Amino acid sequence: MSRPTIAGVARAAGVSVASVSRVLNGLPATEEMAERVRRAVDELGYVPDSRARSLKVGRTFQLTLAVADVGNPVYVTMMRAVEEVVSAAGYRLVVTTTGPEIVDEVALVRGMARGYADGLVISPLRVDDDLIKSIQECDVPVVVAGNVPAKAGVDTVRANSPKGMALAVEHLVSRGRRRIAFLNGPADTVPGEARAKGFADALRTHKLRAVAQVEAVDFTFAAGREGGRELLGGARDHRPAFDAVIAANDLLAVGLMHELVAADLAVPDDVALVGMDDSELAEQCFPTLTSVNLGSAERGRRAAELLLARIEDGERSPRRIVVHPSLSVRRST
Amino acid sequence: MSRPTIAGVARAAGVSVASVSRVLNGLPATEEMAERVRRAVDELGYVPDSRARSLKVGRTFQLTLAVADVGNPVYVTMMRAVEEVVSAAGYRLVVTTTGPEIVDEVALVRGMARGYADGLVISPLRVDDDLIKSIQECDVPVVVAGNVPAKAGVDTVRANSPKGMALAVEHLVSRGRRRIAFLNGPADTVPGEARAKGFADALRTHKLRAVAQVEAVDFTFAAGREGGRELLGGARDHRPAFDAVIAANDLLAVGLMHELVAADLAVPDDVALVGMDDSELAEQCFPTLTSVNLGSAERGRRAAELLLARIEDGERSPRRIVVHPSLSVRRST
DNA sequence: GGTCGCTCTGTAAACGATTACAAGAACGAT
DNA sequence: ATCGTTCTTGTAATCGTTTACAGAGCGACC
Repeated sequence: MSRPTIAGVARAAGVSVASVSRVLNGLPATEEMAERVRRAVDELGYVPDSRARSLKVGRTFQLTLAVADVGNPVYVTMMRAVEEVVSAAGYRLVVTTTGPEIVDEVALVRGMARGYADGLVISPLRVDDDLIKSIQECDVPVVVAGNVPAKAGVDTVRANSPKGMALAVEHLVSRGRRRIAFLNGPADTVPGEARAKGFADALRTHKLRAVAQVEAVDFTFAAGREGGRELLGGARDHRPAFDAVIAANDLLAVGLMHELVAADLAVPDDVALVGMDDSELAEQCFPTLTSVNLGSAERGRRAAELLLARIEDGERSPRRIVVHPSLSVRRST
Repeated sequence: MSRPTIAGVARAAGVSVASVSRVLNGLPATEEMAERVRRAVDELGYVPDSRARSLKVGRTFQLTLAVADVGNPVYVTMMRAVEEVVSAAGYRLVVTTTGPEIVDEVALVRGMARGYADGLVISPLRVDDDLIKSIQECDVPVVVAGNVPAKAGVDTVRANSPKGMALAVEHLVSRGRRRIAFLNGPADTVPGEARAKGFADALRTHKLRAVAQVEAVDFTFAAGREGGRELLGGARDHRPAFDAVIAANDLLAVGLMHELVAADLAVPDDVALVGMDDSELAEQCFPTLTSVNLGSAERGRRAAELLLARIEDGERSPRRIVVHPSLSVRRST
């Protein structure tokens, strides 16, 4: 009643286990042998046990993508891109979600060690020495979609947020906006920090001063609403001090948009709004959201390629890829 | 250089492999023994090989959730619920995406066979005999989040879409709408079929006639826009024949909403709009979307519980759970 | 005809863990 | 002191594959 093993197939076909294995793996065999094995396999409904197989050959043919929040549409984009590359290479992709705490990521990388998958793409919100150490010690290749110090010597693919910020500011300035506010995510995260710096730099090149800056507790929609309320807080009854806002990602932007509408401010007439990530949400919301495309799809693709290349050759020197941003202009500006 | 095995730890600690295994699995041992093993483990950074372990014990402690489209926010809700239950039970959840073709699902279930995971929750868009057969033959428990004939004898958790449709229609009627259109997804899918039937029934109980009905090619945002254009097609220059639309899911609803706005129709004043799934998107879009809550979170939770129960006891008779819908009223009606 | 070489198949040893079983140590009771 | 009981530890079998190695069969060539 229980699952047939290769031994059962061998018995049914009247051949040895080695022959069964060979036929199944496409190694040379006589046509008659192949036929007998195939028949027995069909008859018993035999499916090889992938655990035993990968224990022996040392590979699982699975790759893992670890993201912090499946609810964030930017990860959907990335996931699709990664999926495409890895499945073309004959791997199966499994996605796991780490949650917002960095300890989860460290635990994931540690536990990842040989057995669950042949490689890992991880997109951590926060990076600390523990995480880097666990990546370096991990005996299956890891590529980080995010920013990690060069001296860590790990493969990375990251976005150029400062450049992205520059695009956003430039665009708003060209639309005649000068009083630009910023709704960031948590500043103790890698993207949060990068975007804060990028924003400051971009303002400087345009000789502008920040009129308002708020740090949301999270990169989520709810945090965007809350941050929006805070941003508008001082301006309950009069026009706000800003005529444009840049949000650190699309979810925050959309949350903010709701608060703007609730405060009777028209987008883009009263306040222009730029998001970041250019996720599916940017075209789903209303008005459609101008958003900085940080290349999530390309980052996913490149990360997957990097991972495959390193699985192929573990000795190659670590690559650090930066993908360049572009701006998707929509109705919110 | 390579990963230490249990034998290495045993050697380093000067004990036998059996003792190492026992300490690691919390079986009784003297304090001194435990201490030596722990030290050696720390020193070598030993992590057990999960393949070998699960080959021996016959369990992987992984469960799989298979969904058709990661971009659909309803799956995000479901995924979160499943994750919560299975991780509380000590399993790790992996998510794989099947794509819109049913062959992918059959292949997934077939290949799932013992080795990748201890169980599977699958939410198939289409169900045919092949799929049912593969589920029955699968030697790891499978629970279907969706509708499957009772005689198939598989555990299922499904939504009550007819009831959900009734709620939607009732609500619209109570808002004074009588000319209700329907934007369905593909009618050859399980949810598409159920919703079409539910819609027809609900209209009948209210003695209404369908004024327009369109079938989108997909359950996606893009298909929603396209379907929306089709729905409005006949009404290019004059008021449309309907004063309300029910969409078969939130993505379709939001796509449609964009077309309504593009056609200068106000939501809800000119056209009221009801979505289904009550996903995160329903509160993210603008105006916020009234949506039928088909209990995705609860379905996910129940499905996960069913799966765990069946893993526990493979002989229990198959359960068929139906979760009841409710309506989340928002600004679009 | 004998030997070489080639191809095909089977036997058995891994892979790295768990665990049944046996052996040894410690200890108390008689 | 001996025996039995209990507790701890080690040896070795096992899970289901792959694959190195060796043996068998057979044709070809000298």
